[in-house]
Amino acid sequence: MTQLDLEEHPTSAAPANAAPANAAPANAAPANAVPANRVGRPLDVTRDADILDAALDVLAEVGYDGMTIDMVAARAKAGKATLYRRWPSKTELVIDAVACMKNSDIDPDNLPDTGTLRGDMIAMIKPPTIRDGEKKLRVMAGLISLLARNPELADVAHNAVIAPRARLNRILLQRAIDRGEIRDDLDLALIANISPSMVTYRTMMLRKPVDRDFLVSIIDKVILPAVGLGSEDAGRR
Amino acid sequence: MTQLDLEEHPTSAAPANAAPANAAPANAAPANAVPANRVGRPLDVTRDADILDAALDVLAEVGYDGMTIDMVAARAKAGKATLYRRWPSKTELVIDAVACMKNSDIDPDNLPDTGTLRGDMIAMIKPPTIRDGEKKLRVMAGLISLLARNPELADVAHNAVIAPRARLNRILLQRAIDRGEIRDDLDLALIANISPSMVTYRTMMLRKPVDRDFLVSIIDKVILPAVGLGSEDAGRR
DNA sequence: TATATACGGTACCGGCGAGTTTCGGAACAC
DNA sequence: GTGTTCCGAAACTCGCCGGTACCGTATATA
Repeated sequence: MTQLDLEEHPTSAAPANAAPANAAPANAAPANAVPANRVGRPLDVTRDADILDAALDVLAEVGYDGMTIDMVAARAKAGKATLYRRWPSKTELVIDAVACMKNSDIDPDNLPDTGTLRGDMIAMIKPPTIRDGEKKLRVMAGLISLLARNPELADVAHNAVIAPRARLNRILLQRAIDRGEIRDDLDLALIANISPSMVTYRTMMLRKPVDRDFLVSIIDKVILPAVGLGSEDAGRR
Repeated sequence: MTQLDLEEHPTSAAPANAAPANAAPANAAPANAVPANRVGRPLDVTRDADILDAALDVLAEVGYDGMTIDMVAARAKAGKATLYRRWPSKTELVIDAVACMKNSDIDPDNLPDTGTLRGDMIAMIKPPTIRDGEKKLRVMAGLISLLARNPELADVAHNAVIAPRARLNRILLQRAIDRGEIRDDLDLALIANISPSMVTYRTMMLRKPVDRDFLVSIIDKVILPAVGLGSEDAGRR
């Protein structure tokens, strides 16, 4: 119970900027102050997303230390100056790139509602979702050794990758509680992290692929028993 | 040069040697094969363990990319030449250091045997074991981004850190099956990875401490239900 | 048109770190 | 002893990469 709160309101942190435009630091005059009285060619805002996407690709492939600014620029078909006009350093670029990662296909307000916890969880297993998750995990893998020494990056990564997964599971679990399907005294913080934990471990440590069978096994053989739905033969797959 | 060194230093092939803090290498036969026809001062074998330990410390603190040879040499109070006389490159040194990681206090042949699965698992929760596990996880965290591109390192890390954890759990589970405490058609590969997965995730991703309460929660609220021992009130903690 | 800035591309600078060499001294084989 | 190799320490080479400056061109304001 006491540890719940850390994962309960993680949205309170900074990144409210949905637009890929630059963040607060260094740049004296971000989006609103400058362009009013600025002359000359304006920044091409369409380049931002290309650069951030390129940064995430490189990050996922070679990690933070293996990533060079030239790689990102080349992948985005941009000049290095174009990057440094937007972000003051490699670190800031990476922080922005991670912060702007999108859920890509999962909408927290429009989750499957099948009437049963198992149905909801199975319904969330979709190839695009799996692929999106693997990409994010590869990005996280490239950042892990930095998190300990860069609290800002750790915060951003948590809000963009870690927290959303547990949050979705919590919503499904809470619904099941509300409809009386499962008990109401469960350790939701623990149970909501079962699947993220085992998927992450399988990807990063065991280096084995995450497929549908594995995800179904987690649901039927671990999560459902943990919430008291396992003994009935429903989930014998 | 490389061939000679490979035969010379006691690496992964070395048997029970390479204890931390330079245990007596009395049985160290590694210097047997080569020095037959060698003249001059022999390699001081007691330096090897110091260097490997220093490498693991630095690795755990700053990760592979943050680690420099000078850091390791300084921590081991050795000269860089002393390192390069033993390992041809930074990568080889790290591979050897990881391969020589020891379980330090867990002996697979002498596990607790309390008569119940829960008792065995609870008995394995000991502060030294937790600390040892956290150190290994920090080392792993510093290597993750490399594993994808260095299969040899991935292999060594798997054998030294990943596999032993699951193996212990499997032994305990198999015992419980043999004595008829739990069913014999369980997915042991999945269940044996529950605890390693959740501990790893909590350490690396959530960046929260692993304490006794957390480990007990995993056992009582996740693992025991998964093996069919949850509904009885034994583990309600 | 005149001015100012962004664009992709490239050359350049400075620091850092892997790996090598050298040094005075010490430990072993012969 | 004598020669060879090891030791810790420090100086050195060399390539890589973050970051800057500059080019010719493109696109905006006035």
